[in-house]
Amino acid sequence: MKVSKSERTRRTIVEAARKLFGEKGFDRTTVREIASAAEIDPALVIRYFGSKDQLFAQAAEFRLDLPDVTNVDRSRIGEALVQHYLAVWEGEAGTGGLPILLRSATSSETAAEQMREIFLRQVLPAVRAIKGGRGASRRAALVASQLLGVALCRYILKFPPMVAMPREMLVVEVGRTIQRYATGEDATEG
Amino acid sequence: MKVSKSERTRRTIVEAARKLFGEKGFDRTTVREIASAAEIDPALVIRYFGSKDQLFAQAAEFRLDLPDVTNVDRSRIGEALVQHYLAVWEGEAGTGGLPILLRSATSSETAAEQMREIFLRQVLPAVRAIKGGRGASRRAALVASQLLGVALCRYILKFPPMVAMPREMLVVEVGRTIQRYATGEDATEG
DNA sequence: GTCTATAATTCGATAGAC
DNA sequence: GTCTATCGAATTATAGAC
Repeated sequence: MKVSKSERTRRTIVEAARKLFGEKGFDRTTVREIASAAEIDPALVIRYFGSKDQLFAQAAEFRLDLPDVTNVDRSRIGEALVQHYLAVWEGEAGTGGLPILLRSATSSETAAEQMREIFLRQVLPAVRAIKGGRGASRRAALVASQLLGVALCRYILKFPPMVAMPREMLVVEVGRTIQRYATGEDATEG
Repeated sequence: MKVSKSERTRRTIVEAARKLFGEKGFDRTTVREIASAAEIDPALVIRYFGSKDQLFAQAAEFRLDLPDVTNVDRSRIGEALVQHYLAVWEGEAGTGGLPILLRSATSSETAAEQMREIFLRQVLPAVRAIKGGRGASRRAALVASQLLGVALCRYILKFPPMVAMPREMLVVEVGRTIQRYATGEDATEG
């Protein structure tokens, strides 16, 4: 077989860790729970990953995989971005990197640092590609604030109206905000 | 004297708890630390408040104290709201209720429930007062998502451009977003 | 009212048998 | 490569002296 047994065990551990870190955050997730969920011995978790922190770093690692916005209507870039993120977040069903990081970044400085990295390396360049200039970093920060705010209210805090809101409505409403932040201009419906 | 010694001790404990919960979240703050900061014995914390959870519930309690928007220009309601929140958040210097809740609500279900309560009892009625109708709860959720997103990026995650952004710029930029969400119409500069 | 001492758990991590 | 057994430290919470 192509993957060794130990490699399969590693993946099982990371999978269980993703699920639990994403549900309860770093602090409330124990190595013992992860091991139990993966149906292996707790000692193996440490043996494979060195420490709980290093396991978290691997479990929380993810790429934003920004959509290619060079081919979409310039007046619909905002909608395209929101559409993309919602699809990613809702597709990953709690196992994705963002919920994991978001749940832990409010109390873990290393997780917060990981989020700043993502902002700097992935969000900022994307916004800069849409429209460069001196205000790009500020516009990127505004974009991030709105997108993370939606993720927070919809997936973590679960505000009922935000959970119930259809995806298409979010795409339109939040899309206009993102459009204005990213391009620096208003999205006048056309 | 009007306040008993025990009452002063209680207040000292809550004050220290506010500071620490706001800085590190619920899980990473220990009763021992709180007691040490308050310069009293750890056992007293439990004696006065029963448990760490009950102490947190008291420390995180806060009112949004919404501004009276009945007297401001209808076209500047968004700006007024952002101005108000920024002033409150930045004035409280980490001792306010929102940073405390925000830091803990991502991993504590009871803290998340407390945030939903605040949304339901304070944000929703405020938005409804600006413009009622069937979509009020959705508009309130959008307002909350943007405001919480800003708080998250500026005070918790500390995205550099968001931290560096002058308050007045946030008031204008985010104000237009809030204006649109709250009133359902665009804020055309006049 | 305040403190000392400690109970009772639980945690991450390690050592070593198999 | 996997498990048993356990270490050492830290936690909340309690009991009881002063």
